[in-house]
Amino acid sequence: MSPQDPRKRADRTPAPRSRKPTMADVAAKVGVSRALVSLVFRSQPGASPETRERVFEAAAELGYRPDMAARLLARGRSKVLGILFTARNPYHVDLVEAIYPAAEELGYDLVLSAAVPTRDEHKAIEALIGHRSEALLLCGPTIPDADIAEVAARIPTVLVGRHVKDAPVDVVTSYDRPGARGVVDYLVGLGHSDIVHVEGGSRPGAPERRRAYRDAMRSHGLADRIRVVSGDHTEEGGGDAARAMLAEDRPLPTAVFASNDQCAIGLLEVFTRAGVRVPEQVSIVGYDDSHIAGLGHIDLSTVRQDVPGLAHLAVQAADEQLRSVRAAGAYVRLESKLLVRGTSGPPPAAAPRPEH
Amino acid sequence: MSPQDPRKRADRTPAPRSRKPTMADVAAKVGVSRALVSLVFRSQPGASPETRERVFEAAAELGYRPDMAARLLARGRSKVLGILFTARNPYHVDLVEAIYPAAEELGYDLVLSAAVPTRDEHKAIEALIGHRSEALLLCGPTIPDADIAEVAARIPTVLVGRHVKDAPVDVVTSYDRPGARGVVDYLVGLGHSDIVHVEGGSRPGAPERRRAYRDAMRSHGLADRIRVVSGDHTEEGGGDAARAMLAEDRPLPTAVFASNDQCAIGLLEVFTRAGVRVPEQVSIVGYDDSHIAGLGHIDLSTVRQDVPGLAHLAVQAADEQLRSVRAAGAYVRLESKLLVRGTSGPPPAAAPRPEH
DNA sequence: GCGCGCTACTAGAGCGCTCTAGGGCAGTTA
DNA sequence: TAACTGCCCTAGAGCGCTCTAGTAGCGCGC
Repeated sequence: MSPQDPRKRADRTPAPRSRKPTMADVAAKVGVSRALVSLVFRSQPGASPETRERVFEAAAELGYRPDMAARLLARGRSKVLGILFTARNPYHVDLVEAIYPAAEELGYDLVLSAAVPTRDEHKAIEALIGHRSEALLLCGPTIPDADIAEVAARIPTVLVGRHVKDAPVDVVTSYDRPGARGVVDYLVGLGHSDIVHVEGGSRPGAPERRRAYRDAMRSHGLADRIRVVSGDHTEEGGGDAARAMLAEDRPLPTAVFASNDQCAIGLLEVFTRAGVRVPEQVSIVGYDDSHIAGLGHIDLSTVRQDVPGLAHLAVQAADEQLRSVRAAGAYVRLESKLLVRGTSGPPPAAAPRPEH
Repeated sequence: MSPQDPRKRADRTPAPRSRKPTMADVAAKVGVSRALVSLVFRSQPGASPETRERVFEAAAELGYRPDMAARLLARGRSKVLGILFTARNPYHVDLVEAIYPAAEELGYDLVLSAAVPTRDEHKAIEALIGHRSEALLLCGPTIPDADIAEVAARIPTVLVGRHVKDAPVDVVTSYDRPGARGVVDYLVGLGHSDIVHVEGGSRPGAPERRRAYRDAMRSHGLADRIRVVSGDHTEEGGGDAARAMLAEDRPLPTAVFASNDQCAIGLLEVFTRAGVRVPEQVSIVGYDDSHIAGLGHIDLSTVRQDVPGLAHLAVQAADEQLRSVRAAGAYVRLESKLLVRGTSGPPPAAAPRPEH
């Protein structure tokens, strides 16, 4: 240990470790009441500029910081939003990143709780509620509808990127169908007709994307070319799908539309390592535009969801529920749009597009 | 909104929204004192089994959950550990996942704070302290040593995967040198002599790995083959390094040792997309064994850090500081070991290993 | 001189919990 | 019978803040 350890708490005895300064200490030092200090720290009107100055000075000197727990307790409103997300999902991470500034704007503080393998979403949600979140933002949760309804019965809840039936929640999501449709339109426009969709099972958004793919193929007269390969919203899911396609004896499709970016990256990885050139032989398009998609070496064509928009709306929805501006049940959808990057191009032997 | 919305709070008026049940409600319902209910909920001795039973029943009926803020405030100890991590770093995510169970074991609750582009580490740390963390676990923070010392002066701090000078913190980290050394030994054993290191600048662990690479090369008599390419602990850093190597007119090395997994993956991606076969032409080895390294389609040879071990020790270190078992300043290092997977093998034309 | 409104401030009651002192009330033991 | 155990339980004082109600002091017009 370094000799000049400035902590007083280091001295043997467990109990008398130097107390953190409180508002009362600051008040005493300045010679005013606690209430005044409180005002100053909440930047409420009612204190003279000089007093403000002196309060801040004293606080800095003492190393005082307001205690959230006490503040939460005293205040009716805690102004804390609880966020559930999956740590391993880069799209969720993007969302969380976007929620921070959105929350700050409306004066909310954030508490994160990660759903990880050893700690399921139920536990994570309990933790959030226990930490006095006023409302919950659930990023693409995978628990059943009924459980969501139960949570929502206890606490205002906003679902991001997931739908749910008959639960008093707000839903903020991207409008997946036009996005997915746009992908097919784009690929067909380039001359592709052999377009496979690697689906994401029942993951949030996956069914809509799958349906939109089917509809779009049909409306281009490519009903008989529809082909859905099972996958998942993970790199592994994409990799498995790619391996499955490589193992078949029929030729590879000229284009693959994956249900999300991670899946697309799995495909990309397996294809390129098997010697398949992207996009020369196979075009790959993902979905989400999570930050990894944009990285130089991946450069994935994908559908951009308006993440800051989603984040902003989600926080706003929570705020509105909390202020009882309206009852829960709002349903907001944001447009998403195709982002063409390096993994897509015309099919290898640009065959004439089949007429219909 | 669904018609059967069970929330009472939904009715117009902002204020009178159905109060969350408190401990007093439970006590009243059972006909005992609040203190007794408190005992029961903390599973302290002093209540008869029947009473316990009745308390739990009443609580379940009312939907009562203990309020953390109040509990924190009332209790001297908050039993909350604050964790700072970088949301985008998969290794950090692995660490966080491992810390959850480790913390639970010692009875600690966790509060996460993510460092994201719009919210630097200072802010994240303030948030953690504000939320009454008793101690901080900082995962590979990038703020300067002096700032860490300042934080540590205010609150017991454990650094994970990063070193620091002259600050009263505990440090829990992997012993990077033998791990990095092992990589070079392994590659040389396979017959490689043209081994490049893509470094991670001043990122946590990077200098040690770089130094170990140099030392190991030297001890194998390959001092003149030492070559360090600048990179970063990100996919982009690796990709850039790969592009730089491809652009040179000298031949590619037969093996690349990257400073972390993300960097290795960037290399892998750019190489394979440029038609370079891995591991036939170039072997790639990463560092960290973050979960992405193990994914089937990546299958990266790497150095495994004992993440659960690190997590456990970090929580334990925090606990010891808090209980004043000892002063801060402990320094724990865990062995890490090479994990051979699919991205490494013998060099293309297995040249006889140079003697020395 | 009075009331008026304004600003700058204070007193004191909570918020929902925990924790320290006890208070009864058995069942021993002296 | 008194004193001493335990065991189960309660009263009530905080924890550090916020918030409502109110006060003191000032300048203002009539």
